[in-house]
Amino acid sequence: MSLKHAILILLESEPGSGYDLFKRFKDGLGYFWNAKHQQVYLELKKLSEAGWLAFEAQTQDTRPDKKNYRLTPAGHTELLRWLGEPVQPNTINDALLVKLYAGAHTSPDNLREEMQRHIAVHRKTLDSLLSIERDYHGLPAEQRHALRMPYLTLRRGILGEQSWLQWAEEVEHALQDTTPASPPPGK
Amino acid sequence: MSLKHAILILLESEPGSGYDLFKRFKDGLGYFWNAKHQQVYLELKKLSEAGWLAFEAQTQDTRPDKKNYRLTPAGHTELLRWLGEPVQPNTINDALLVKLYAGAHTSPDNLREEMQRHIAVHRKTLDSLLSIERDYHGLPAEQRHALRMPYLTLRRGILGEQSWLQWAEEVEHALQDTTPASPPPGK
DNA sequence: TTTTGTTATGCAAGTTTTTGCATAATAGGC
DNA sequence: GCCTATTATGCAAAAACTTGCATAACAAAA
Repeated sequence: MSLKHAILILLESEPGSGYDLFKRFKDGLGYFWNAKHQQVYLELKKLSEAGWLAFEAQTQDTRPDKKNYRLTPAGHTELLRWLGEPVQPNTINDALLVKLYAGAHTSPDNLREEMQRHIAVHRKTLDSLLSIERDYHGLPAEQRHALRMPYLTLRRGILGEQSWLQWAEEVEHALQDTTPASPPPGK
Repeated sequence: MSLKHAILILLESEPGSGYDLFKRFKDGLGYFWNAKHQQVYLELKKLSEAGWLAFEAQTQDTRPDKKNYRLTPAGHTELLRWLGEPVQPNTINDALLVKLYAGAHTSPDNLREEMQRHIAVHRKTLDSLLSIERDYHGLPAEQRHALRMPYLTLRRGILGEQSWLQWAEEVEHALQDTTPASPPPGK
C-alpha cells in the first residue's frame, strides 16, 4: 500500500541503494513497515520508471556495483502530495490471535509454547527500542529536534510492545488456570 | 496468509455461508483479521476445491440462494495441523506511522488533523470492545468458559487500543509544542 | 414511488507481497 | 582450503489482497 512512500521518505532524507534501503528498513522504519529485498528492488525500478526517482550506477572495486537512487523533483512533489492525503486506519492481520481464538481446539501446552516464542521476540524488540530511546536522549538538543517525528514512532513501538507484554501475562495466567495443578515431583 | 485458517476456524465452530462468514469477520475475528467479501468467497471456493470444505446449496424463498459451507474431516485435520504449527510473529505495516515518521516535511496542522481522525476511529473501536467485554462478564459461567479463548483476543484488542490512545496523547502534546503559542484573540 | 439498505454471490483486472531461484565478489573464521 | 557471512542485484512464479463491476430479490423509509 505504501512501500512506495516509505521508500520516498527514506530517500528524501538520504539517497542510497536498494541494499542500503533494505538495511534501513530493518532498523528504523522497519519496525512498522516490512519489506523483503526483492520487493524493495522491484519498487525502486517502478518508481524510477514513474519518474519519481533517478539513479546513477556506481562501480565499486571491492564490492559489487550498486545503483544510487535519489528523489527527483517529481518524487518530492509526490511525497508532499501523499503527506497531505489522509491515510487509511491500519488493518491488523495477526495470525497469533487467530490461533488463540481457536485455542480451545488445541492443548494449553501448545499455546503456552507458542506464547513463549512470541514473548521472547517481543521482549527482544522492546529491549532494542528502549536502547534506541536511550541513545536518542543522549543526543544534543538540535539533533533531537531533527528526529522528533521518528521519535514519536519509536514511542509507539515502545508503548505497543509494553502493552503486548502486559497482555501476554494475562494470557499466561489464563492458560495456567486451564491446566489442573500437577502434583509436586517426588515425595 | 491465513485467511484460509481463519475461515476453517469460523466454520469449525459453526457452518455458514460466505455472507455469514463475512459478517462474522466484522464483529469477532474481524478485529485482527480483515477480509473483503470477494476474498472470502474466493477462498471458500479454493478451500472446497482442496477438499477441506463441503457445501450444499440452499434455496430460499424470501432471500437469494446461499451456499452453506461446513468443514470436511480433511478440513478438520488441516485445522489441527495448523494449530500445532508455530505461527510467524506478526509484521506491522502501518501507514500512519510512515506518515508521522516523515512528519517534519508537512505541517503540524495536517498531522494533528490526521491524528484526530485516527483517534476517533480508535476510540470507537475501544468503546465497542469494552461493550463486548461487559456482555461477556454478564454471561453464565459455562458460556464464559466456552468463550475463554476468544475472550483473550478481546483483551488484546482492549489493551492495544488503550495503549494506542495513550500514545496519541503523547503525540498531541509533542505536536502542540512544535507550534508557537498563538496570541489570545482580541485585546 | 423512488431511493436506500440488506441479503447473497461472484468475475475480472490489477496491485502488492511472498517464495524460490540465481549470480558474483570478498572477508573472516575454522 | 573450505564454509559461512556480507555486500549487491534481480527475474519468475505464485499467492494474497484490493478495486471495480455486476446481478438480483425484497424490505423499509422517504
